Amino acid sequence: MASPKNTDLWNEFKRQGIQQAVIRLMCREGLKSVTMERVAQETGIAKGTVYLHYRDKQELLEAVKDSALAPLTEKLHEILVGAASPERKLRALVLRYLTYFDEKRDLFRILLYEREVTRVMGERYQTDRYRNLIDGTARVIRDGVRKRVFRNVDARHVAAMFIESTVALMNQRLLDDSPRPVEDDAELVADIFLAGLAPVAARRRGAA
Amino acid sequence: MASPKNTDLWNEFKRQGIQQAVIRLMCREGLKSVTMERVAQETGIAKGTVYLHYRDKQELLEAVKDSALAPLTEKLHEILVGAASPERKLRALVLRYLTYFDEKRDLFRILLYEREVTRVMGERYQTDRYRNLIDGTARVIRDGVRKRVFRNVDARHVAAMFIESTVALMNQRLLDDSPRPVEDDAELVADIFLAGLAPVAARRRGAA
DNA sequence: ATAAAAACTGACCGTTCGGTCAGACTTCGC
DNA sequence: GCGAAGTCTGACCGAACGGTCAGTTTTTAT
Repeated sequence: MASPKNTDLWNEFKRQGIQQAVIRLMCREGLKSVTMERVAQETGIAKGTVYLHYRDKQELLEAVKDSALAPLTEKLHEILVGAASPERKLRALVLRYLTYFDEKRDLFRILLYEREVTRVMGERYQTDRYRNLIDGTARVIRDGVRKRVFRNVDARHVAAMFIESTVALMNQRLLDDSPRPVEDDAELVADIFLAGLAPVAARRRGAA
Repeated sequence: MASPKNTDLWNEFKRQGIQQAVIRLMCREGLKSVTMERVAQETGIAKGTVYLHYRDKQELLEAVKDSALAPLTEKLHEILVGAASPERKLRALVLRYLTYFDEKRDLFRILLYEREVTRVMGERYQTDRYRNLIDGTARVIRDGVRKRVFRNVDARHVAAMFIESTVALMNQRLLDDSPRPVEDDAELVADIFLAGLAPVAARRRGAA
């Protein structure tokens, strides 16, 4: 073959192939079917070859999780540190989250099992990513409290509730294979929480 | 020995001993350490004896999960079908949930992994219990909507959000080993959702 | 006391799976 | 064309685990 081999690019290409195989396997047959043998088979290479690219199973799974979550994490971070108002940030956050899910339904099936995946490989890994998301959301809420657009609440706790509510809707969408527009679900979460966070003064003034 | 053996009671006692051993193991070393050998060792009997009481590992784990969840499930059901107003039911639900968690912290560590445990044993098992909880909560919300104390929302979706928010706070309590009174956390969830569910009319009238 | 019945034991088996490595195969430089 | 360097292979290994059962111990009935 005349095409270049041996390059970092080519190597990355092969790594991608393996990762895609892992994702396909996970989506099609669940985590239990992701054995190194099956991964190799799905990729179309021998088991030993997988070990030329990843030290062990844990490293492979972490790589898969990282590439799968990277785009979402990045987008969410952009939203959280942006210049919009706290209300708009929360609305944007949940919408992005659910939209990403709809775009990559198969991918997200893995993420729903993330806690399990995480526990299979080296524990507290996911905690960092999750904690960052909670922390970022909490900062937005705290900002809203400071600006008097939210009433005074424990930001971290509400942030956790907000994220988990979003995940809950994502879950519902997946299980029910719901044809509901993403926007509706995103609006539901945002409406509940923004109304729930509205300061008493605003509630007295009345809603739009 | 003069004490009675062979009785159903005595058998139940032995089964309890095995289940307690499973819970101790889970709490102390995580799900991965729950092998039949370790369970037997922890109970103080031989592996084969465990199989005199449970057909296989799956049956044992299901029994453990059932006994652990039964009291909570029962209490929550009482609340959900009771005569109180929808608002009070939701408040009572989240309070019971978090209180039960505080009472049996160790036990609940398992419940947090329930999804994983479930997946390890025969899949959709937990789905039923979870679905019942969601359905019950959704009925309460639907009732509130009918009585015009809640605004018109998708009851099932909000129910899922409500439960997951509760779980989120429970999680926070566990991770942070928070000394916060349970009542405060329960109130937070309830406040957010009740405010979020309040009909526009009520918001115009103003809050207490 | 004794024998039948019941309860218990733990060595053993089969399977699964992560990881290894000696050798086969491919590519590259000359 | 040829040998060296790099790449790939899959048979193999050891550990872990769920489950079994022939044999041992304990309990019960007489």
